[in-house]
This record gives sequence, C-alpha cells and structure tokens, in this order.
Amino acid sequence: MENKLTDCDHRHNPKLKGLRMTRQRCAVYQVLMAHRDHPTAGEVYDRAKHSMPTISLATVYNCLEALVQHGAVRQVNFERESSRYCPNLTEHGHFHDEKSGTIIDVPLKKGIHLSDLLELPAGAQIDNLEITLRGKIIHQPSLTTHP
Amino acid sequence: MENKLTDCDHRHNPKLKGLRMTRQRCAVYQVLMAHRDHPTAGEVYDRAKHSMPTISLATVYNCLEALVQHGAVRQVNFERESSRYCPNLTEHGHFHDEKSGTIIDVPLKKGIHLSDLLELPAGAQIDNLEITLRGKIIHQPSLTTHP
DNA sequence: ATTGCACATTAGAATCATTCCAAATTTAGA
DNA sequence: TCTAAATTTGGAATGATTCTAATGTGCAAT
Repeated sequence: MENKLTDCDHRHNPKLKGLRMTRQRCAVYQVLMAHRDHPTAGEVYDRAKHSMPTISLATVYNCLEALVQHGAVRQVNFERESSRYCPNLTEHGHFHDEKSGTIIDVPLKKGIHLSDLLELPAGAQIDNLEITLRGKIIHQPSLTTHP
Repeated sequence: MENKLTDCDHRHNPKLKGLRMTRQRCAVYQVLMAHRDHPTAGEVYDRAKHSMPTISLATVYNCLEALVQHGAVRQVNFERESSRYCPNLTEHGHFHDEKSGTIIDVPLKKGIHLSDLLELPAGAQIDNLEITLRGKIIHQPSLTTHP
C-alpha cells in the first residue's frame, strides 16, 4: 500500500501536475487509488464520505470530471448504466460479468495496437477509445482428472 | 432500394423470423433499414411518425428493444448519450466525430477477430462487444499538388 | 374464417443519473 | 497577506428511459 499522504502531492504524483488540488479532489482521487476497482459516482461518494463526511455528491461529480479531463483516471460506460471510474491508465478494455456484476480489466495482447486492427476513416484522430464486453464467466470442468 | 413491402415479411426476411410482427415494429424496422445511419430512439420516433402518425414514443422504445433482443438491429452507446440503433449486423466498431456529430461504422481489418486481440478472463463467454471511438476528422492537406 | 389469449400498444406518470444554479468558500499566485 | 478566479454545495432542474394499467391485436389452433 502506498503512502496516502503523498497520493495527491504534485511533488510526488506527476499525474496530477497542473490540476488545482482541493481537499475534495484529493479525497476522491484517494478513493479511486485505494481499491483498484470500477466504482460509480455514487459509490465513490459513499466511500469518500468516510474520510470527508461533508463532501457533496455534486462535488464528487465535479471532481471526477476534473480528474478525467486531466487524464488522471478514466471514465468507462456500460450500455446505459451509471458511468464508472477506472484508475488503470494503460490501454485496455472492460469485461462486465452479467452474473456477479464484476468488471474485469481486459489487457490487449502483447504488441497489439488497436489502430492496427480497424479500418479507420481517413484523417481520423482518436481522442478516446472504449472496448467493452458483456458476458458470463463459464465454470469450465477441469480438464485434468483426479489422480 | 429494396421493396419496403417485404422488409417485414417473415417469408422474405429471415432476420425477423420468430418475432411477432406488428405494424409498429414494422414501421420502426423500416425506419432503420431506410437510412443506414445511427438514429436515437427520439429520431426513430420522429421518422416513424411519417408513416404512422399515431405511434407513441414508448412503443418505439418497446419495438427497438424487441428488435435488439431478437438480433435484428444493434444498440450502440456513446458515453452517456442517448442510445443509438444500427442496422449493420457485421462485427464493427463506431467512430463518433466530435465536430459533426456523425457516426461512422469502423470495420475490422480483414481476417481480424476481436477475441484474438484481448487477454480475456478464463472462461469468459462474450454476449456483447462494443468498440467505440471518439475523435476528430482532420482535413489533411492533399499530398498531390495541383497540376 | 373465427376465436382466444398471450403479448403489444399507449399516454402519462415515475425514475434516476447527471447537470445546472447561485451563493458561500477556498485555492494558489502576486 | 490579499485577490481574482476557480471550486464547493444543496437543492432544483433536466432528460432519457422505464413503468403502469387500461385497451387493442397478431396469430396459432380450431
């Protein structure tokens, strides 16, 4: 676990450089860094209240937007559900398990670049890319038999 | 242009086989087949009213859902905007041009299969996959000079 | 062709995530 | 420290979608 005191310090965290720091943004950012999952704004709100009981939901939305605009976290959307927020900044997709509701990061295979796979329109400059998958995790019978 | 009269006829359109056909579902389906673009439910509603002025918005939502469930059209989502509906059933992504608001189908390059590119979680069975791109079309200076 | 009934349609109300508002507060640089 | 500009806040507003419950209809079986 990292030192939370420095998570939001510009001197230690270059991702936040240039972003005006408030107590609220720091609290929201720490919530996202603490569990590395994909909470909704409402879930971030609930968690943030532990360290800052007076924070408002509107502020959580504002902070999340600021962090997303700044590129410090990513926003991910599943169909029309509430937006979720993801601290993983590497290029990856998201698998949404219909059974458990869990969201799992799906890395690209080594060496793959998305733009290599798609017939992009001429002159297209990509600002944002989302790959989302929905499905079920099938419990496969083990291929190895008992001894 | 195809014969609209047969668009919704089970005998001529196997995509609809097994789906109970109503005047409203037919109107909605024809709207989607006529322009091959990506209208929202509201836009489908506006267009459908031309051929059926009494159709209701709730019904348009119902029909679109039925068509999507049946696999006759696809639903596509951009961030948290209104859902859009797409008659293209081939595997492809969507590019959303920030300037014009246009949506452009983005085919996969020949021979590419998405599952080849992603490190899927073990046992994952994919029911739905969305690839969405947002960006700008840059007008590139022509490489050829005037004669 | 008629019928029965499970499924569809409809208008309007309800929901719910998100955004807007305008006043009070806070940040960060001079 | 002081100040301007940005941020926070609670509550109201928005807007896409879903729900409700009453009415209507496709179509399989007769």
